[in-house]
Amino acid sequence: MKIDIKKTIEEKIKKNISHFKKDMKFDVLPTEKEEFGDFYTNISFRLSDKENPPQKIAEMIKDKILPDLKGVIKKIEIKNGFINFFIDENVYRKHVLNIFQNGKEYLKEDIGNGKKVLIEFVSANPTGPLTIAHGRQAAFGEALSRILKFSNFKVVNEYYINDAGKQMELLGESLKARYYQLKGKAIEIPQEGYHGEYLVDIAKKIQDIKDDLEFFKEFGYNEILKDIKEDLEKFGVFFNNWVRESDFIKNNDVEKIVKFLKEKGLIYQKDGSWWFKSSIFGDDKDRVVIKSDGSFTYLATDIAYHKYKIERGFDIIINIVGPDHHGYIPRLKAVVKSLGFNLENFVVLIVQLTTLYRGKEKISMSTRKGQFITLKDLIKEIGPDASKFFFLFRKIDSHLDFDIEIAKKQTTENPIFYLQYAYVRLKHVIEFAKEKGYEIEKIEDKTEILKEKEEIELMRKIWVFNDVIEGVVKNYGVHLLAEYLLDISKKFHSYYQKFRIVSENRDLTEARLILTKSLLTIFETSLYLLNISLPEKM
RNA sequence: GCGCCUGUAGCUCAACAGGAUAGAGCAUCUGCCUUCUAAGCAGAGGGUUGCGCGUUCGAGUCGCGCCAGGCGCACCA
Repeated sequence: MKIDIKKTIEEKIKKNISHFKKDMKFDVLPTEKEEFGDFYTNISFRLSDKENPPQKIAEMIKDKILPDLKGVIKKIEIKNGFINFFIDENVYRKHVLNIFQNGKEYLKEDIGNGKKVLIEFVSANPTGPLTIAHGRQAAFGEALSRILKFSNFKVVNEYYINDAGKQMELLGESLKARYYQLKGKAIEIPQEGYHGEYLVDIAKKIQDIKDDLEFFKEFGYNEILKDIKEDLEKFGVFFNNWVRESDFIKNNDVEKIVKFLKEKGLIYQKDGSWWFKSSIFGDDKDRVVIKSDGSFTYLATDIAYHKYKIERGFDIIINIVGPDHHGYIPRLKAVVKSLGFNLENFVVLIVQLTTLYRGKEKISMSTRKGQFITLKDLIKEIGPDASKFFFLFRKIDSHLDFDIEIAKKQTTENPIFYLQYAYVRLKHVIEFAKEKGYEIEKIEDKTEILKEKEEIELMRKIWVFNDVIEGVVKNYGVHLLAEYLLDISKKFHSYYQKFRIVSENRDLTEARLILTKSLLTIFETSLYLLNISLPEKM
């Protein structure tokens, strides 16, 4: 594993300023600009007062810690009160060589320490096909899951199937109506029901009918769930568990937990129904769990479900939801808290909606009328990889504008082609070198030859990979990795244009092949984590 | 009315626990192909970070108040 420069600097500073103050808080962060070196610290601002301006303190600290950082830090400069650290390039060279020799495994870093994480995502009702909103959630959830696993978390992907309650009744009734419409009978779909064309297709498949609602419900459920699973598989998204809401009712789990909460005084009767005291756990008001007709609300089954989540001993529970569920979050947090789970480890991530465009034209979506572009349509039109990349390279909080025309274009307007081109070039260089007789595996350390500014910069970018991963894990910001990949693509394109990798100079070529191969490892690893595959040739 | 998200270059978006001169891509303009893929590269222009006040050494980032857009406020799931 690579050395942690940040931590090293932090430790040396702490050691040398202990006489100042105890528990001093300060940052050691990567810089944005070359002239400021690779890392900087703001400690001088923290320690400064009227007699001792930041500049003066910085000078004092600099002289003390420089000898301690030999071999890691080349020089220290002070500017505007900041202390800037310039990393010894040999640190980069060694790192690149390690990646070259050990591949992907060397990039792994233990952030999770084996902690168990449950990610619940998509969880679309089995009443219709997956939408692009689900697509964004699916792409995000899968990538997050992969990155967490890569960072030594133990991750379970879970899909919660809402197959109980009124929505399923409506599905059954809607399908029944469609079926009889096909037989020439004028039966109306309930107004609240599902009017999408997909139910016609499903109705056509019905052969041996039993004329009760249960049959239509079950038939519709099975067909739609099958369809959802197919879509997700095509999209490259996989779940370890499929949990059915109805099971919690069938197994009396809901009944049991409701009884338990009643006994604890957390569920009480009022106005003919039973209410959960969510307000004492931070919700705005209390919520109904048993309706006046005696049936459970969705919240009731969700309590049972979250109890099931907690019982399985996860350290972190992540729920990925759409913005239409955000009003529900305080309720859910109240549930989790009432079950004794630490809210700090219960994370709800809201993935904002995506607006589709064809050029300037906005594609309006109405799920009610069944006029929407489904995830299936999108995958069919632009492919799973382009779709995923577009979903992933913006942070989830932003409302995403997704132009189908751009995603289809084979020009630089389309970021995924830019990426693809860099990837293909990397591969091609390696192939070309092999044709010229270079045995890549046998190349020995020649990284000291890498001295060009662009080479140092590329090595620095490679070095930063782990920081990016750390950022993703800390902030659940998968887009950071996608951006990183675009950034490193740009650096490589530029380098490739300016310098020849495979040249007459054998040593130089080998040194550059080490760099190229390491870059390829970075690419392959990142693409795997984002769950995107790219063609080998263009 | 209340709550969540968003507002940054002409367009789409970055900016990790508040750090230095706010960055990319597209679009526009100017250059670069006998050598590993020009689907590329180099360079230029483009900004009062929606508005106002505050917190502090320092604010796109934090707080308060406005303005605008999206979404949500069920005994639906």
